[in-house]
Amino acid sequence: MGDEMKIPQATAKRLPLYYRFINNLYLQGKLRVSSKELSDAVKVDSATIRRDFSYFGALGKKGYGYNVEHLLQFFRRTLDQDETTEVALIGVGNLGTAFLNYNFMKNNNTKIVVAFDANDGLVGTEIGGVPVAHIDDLEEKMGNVSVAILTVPSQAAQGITDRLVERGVSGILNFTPARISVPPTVRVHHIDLSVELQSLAYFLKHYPL
Amino acid sequence: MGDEMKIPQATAKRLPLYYRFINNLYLQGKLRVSSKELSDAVKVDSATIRRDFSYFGALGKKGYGYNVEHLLQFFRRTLDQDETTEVALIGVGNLGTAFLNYNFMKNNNTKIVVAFDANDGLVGTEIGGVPVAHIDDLEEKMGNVSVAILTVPSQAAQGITDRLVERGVSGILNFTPARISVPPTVRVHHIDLSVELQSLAYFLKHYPL
DNA sequence: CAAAAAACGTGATGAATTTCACAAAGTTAG
DNA sequence: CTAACTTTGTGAAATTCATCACGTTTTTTG
Repeated sequence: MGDEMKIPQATAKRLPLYYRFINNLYLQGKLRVSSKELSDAVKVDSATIRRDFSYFGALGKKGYGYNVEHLLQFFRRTLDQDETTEVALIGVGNLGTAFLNYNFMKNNNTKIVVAFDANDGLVGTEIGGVPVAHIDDLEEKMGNVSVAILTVPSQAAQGITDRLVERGVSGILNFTPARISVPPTVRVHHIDLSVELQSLAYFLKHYPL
Repeated sequence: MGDEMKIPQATAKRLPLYYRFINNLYLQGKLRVSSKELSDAVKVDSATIRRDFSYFGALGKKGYGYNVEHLLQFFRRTLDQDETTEVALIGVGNLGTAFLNYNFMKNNNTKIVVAFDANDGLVGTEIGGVPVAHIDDLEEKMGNVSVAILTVPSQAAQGITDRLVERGVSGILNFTPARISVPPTVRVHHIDLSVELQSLAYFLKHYPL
C-alpha cells in the first residue's frame, strides 16, 4: 500500500505499457528479455527502461537481462492486477458505445460495470454486457465505483462531473473537449481527440523530422 | 513556414487547446481576456500561458490582457486553420465508426475524407458523410492524405502502417495497443485507452491527492 | 490628473525527466 | 578455466518544463 512514494510520475505512466508487453512475451514463451529488446518493442529508450525498473529495486541480472516470469509477477503485484477497479461510463453515444463494445481491458484490472445515458431507448438494454441505466438514476445505481469515463456532450460535462464528485468518484477519464473543474482531491485525465489530431498536424508542419 | 523553430513541444501541444477556448470567447462576444481568466478555463497555470504566448512575441498589453479577436487571428494563422489537413481513417470498427460519426473536428483544420475497412458489408457505404473503401484499395483510393487515424485490430497495425508509410503518410494517430515501427521521418502519436485507464487507477491508489 | 489596481513579459530558479557512459557482475564459448 | 562478450544499475550531465516573483506598462478610479 503505502509503498515507496518516490516513483516518478513519468515512470508510473509507463508501467501499464510495460506490463502489457511483458505479458505478451510471457504468452509467447520467452524466458528472458533485455532492456534493449523491450525498448524495440515499446519504443522507449533502453536506458529509460532500466531507470524505470531500478526504482523498484534490482529486477534484472547483469549480463543476462530480465527473467520474464519474474518481471511479470512483479508487475502484476505492483499494478494490483489482482484487484479489479470498477468503472462507470457516462454517455452512451458513439464513443461510449465503442468503449462498451470494445469490452475494454478484458485482461486488465479495470472493468466497466455500469453505463448511464439520457436516452430512454437505451435505458434497460445491455451493451457489451454492461447494463445501461438512466442518467437520472446516477446516484442510486452507480454503486461505489471510484472511476468514471466521461463520454457525454461537452455541455453536459461539468454538470455530470459535479454529481460524480458529489457521489465520491475520485478519478475521471474525460473524453469531452470541456475542461472540467473538480476539487483538488479528484484526479482528471483529459483525452482530447481533436487536440491530439490538431497537434499532430501542427508538428508535421512545423517540426519536420 | 520556417518560422522560429524554438517553440517548446509542450507549448505546441497546448496551442490547439488555446485556440479552441479563444474561439469560444470570441463567439461569446468577449473582447478581452487575461491570462488568469484563460487559466481558469483551460486549467493551465496562468504563468505558463503567458510564457507560451511569449514565444510568439508580445501578444498582450500590460494592465489590459489580450485582445480576443487579435489573439484568435494570430492562432488561426499559426495553426494554419485556413488550410485543411486531409485525414484517412483505417478500421471502421466501433471506435472508427465513433470517430466518423463524431464528425470529427467540424470547426477545425482536419477532416476525415476517406475510411477503409476489410468488411465487405461496409465497403461502398458512407458513415458520417465519409465514404468507406476496401482496405485492399488503400493505395489506390487514399489520394494524397498525409495523416492517418489507425483504429484497426492491433494484429493488423504494423502491416497497415507499412503500407501507409510506403504510400507517403507522414503522421499517424495510433489508437491500437500495438507500438508500431516507422522510419524516422514519420511521426506517430499513441493514444492508448487501456493504458490511460490503468494509469489513472494506479495514480489513484498510489498518489493520493 | 494622480494614485491605485491590473496584468503582461521575463530573468531566475527549481523540479522533473531523459540520456550518456561506464564500472561491476554475470554469461557464454572454446 | 579463461577470455571475450553481454547487460545491468546508476552517478552525473543535459535537457526540458513549470513556476515564482517582480519591474514595467497600461488601465481604471476618484
